[in-house]
Amino acid sequence: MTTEKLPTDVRREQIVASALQVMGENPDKHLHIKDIAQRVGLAPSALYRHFRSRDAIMSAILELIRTKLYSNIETVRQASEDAETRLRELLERHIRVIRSEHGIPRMIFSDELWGQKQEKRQKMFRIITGYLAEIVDIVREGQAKGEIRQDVNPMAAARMFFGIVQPAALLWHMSEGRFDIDEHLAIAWPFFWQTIKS
Amino acid sequence: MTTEKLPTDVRREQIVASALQVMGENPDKHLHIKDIAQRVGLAPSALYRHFRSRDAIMSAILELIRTKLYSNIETVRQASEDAETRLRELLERHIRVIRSEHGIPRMIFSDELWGQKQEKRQKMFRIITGYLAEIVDIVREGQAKGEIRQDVNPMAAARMFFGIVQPAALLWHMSEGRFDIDEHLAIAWPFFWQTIKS
DNA sequence: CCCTCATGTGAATTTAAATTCACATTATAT
DNA sequence: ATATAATGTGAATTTAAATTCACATGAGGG
Repeated sequence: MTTEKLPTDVRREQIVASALQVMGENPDKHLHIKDIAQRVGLAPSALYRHFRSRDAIMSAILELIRTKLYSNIETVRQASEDAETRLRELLERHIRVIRSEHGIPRMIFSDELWGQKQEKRQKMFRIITGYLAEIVDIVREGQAKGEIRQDVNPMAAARMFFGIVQPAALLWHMSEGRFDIDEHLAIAWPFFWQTIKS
Repeated sequence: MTTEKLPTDVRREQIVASALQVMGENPDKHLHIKDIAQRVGLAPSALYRHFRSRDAIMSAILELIRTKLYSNIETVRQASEDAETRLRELLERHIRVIRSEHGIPRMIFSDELWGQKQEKRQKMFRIITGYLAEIVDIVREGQAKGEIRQDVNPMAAARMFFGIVQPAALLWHMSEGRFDIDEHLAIAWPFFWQTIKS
């Protein structure tokens, strides 16, 4: 076998991205080193040149997920000024991410996260609370501009927003894609927006 | 060691209940046969007299969870007639179950559910959609009695309700109990009820 | 051009848990 | 009271995957 040699920083990225993909493609399998290696095109043992352990790869996946989620926030912030469009866009993008990157919900509902020592749960908790904080900011800005009712508790709104996305992800993932997530959005979004708009 | 011999139906219940407990007490450990056996007071091999496999135990746990959740619905239905009280009670009971039976969220976010063959996901999907259907009924009855706005889509309301509970469970579980679930309810419930009440 | 270190490999090694099995015991049906 | 079927046990057995290791190779700095 003639496998090209590549520098560690490149390999690390490949490995993490592949791991996330593999995870998404095998909804019913534990994530094995062998499978990641195969996807990258390396021998299993080679991965250990770039990560101390399987666990370290899992942590890196969490980082990748954080990046993907937060980039959505930045994008919608820049794409428009008004809260309605921002939130609506964020919702759509979030769903799109979950739909295309099967690996993300898979990771959120996995033993990698729940079945191991605290560390990863904490990491994910911070990712989510940080994400919520960003939504709170968007709501606040919307209130400042008079687009959202003043008597709405921004945290309540943010959590409610999250409450649209998360159960949808759960049901969609659980039903293997049969759950109609678009219909869900079509019903839930207007309901949500009617409730908080000025 | 002198261990009492008990009939299979009794043992099965013991085993499943113990499994759920053990699962809740070790948030960071895979559920091992050895640990279940220890809790019941049997040798690991004895469990195989009552269940074909570890997997069968997992399925039985799902059944137990279904029972616990659905009994709440029955209770609140009988405890009161008006939709507000029913839904509010259901919310509180649901949270109480999640809080006391750590094993339930642990199961929902576990590889037992997500990392194995379809069957269990489907089972859980059915449990949840069934639960949602019950909530839809409660909402409909509330509408019939004029307590809830006619223009509210019952399914939307039910999902929104679910959207209060589920993220709370996630965050609470993820934060190892640090997330203030009572505060969450105190904020989210009025918000929800204001939105749908007549 | 060569040296060396980073990268890659296949073959052990480690580990850990589920499951099976041959044998023991006791509950209960007759 | 006895037979037998159900229940319980500790000691194998199976399995399966992560990790390590001794050795190979090629990229890039000097």
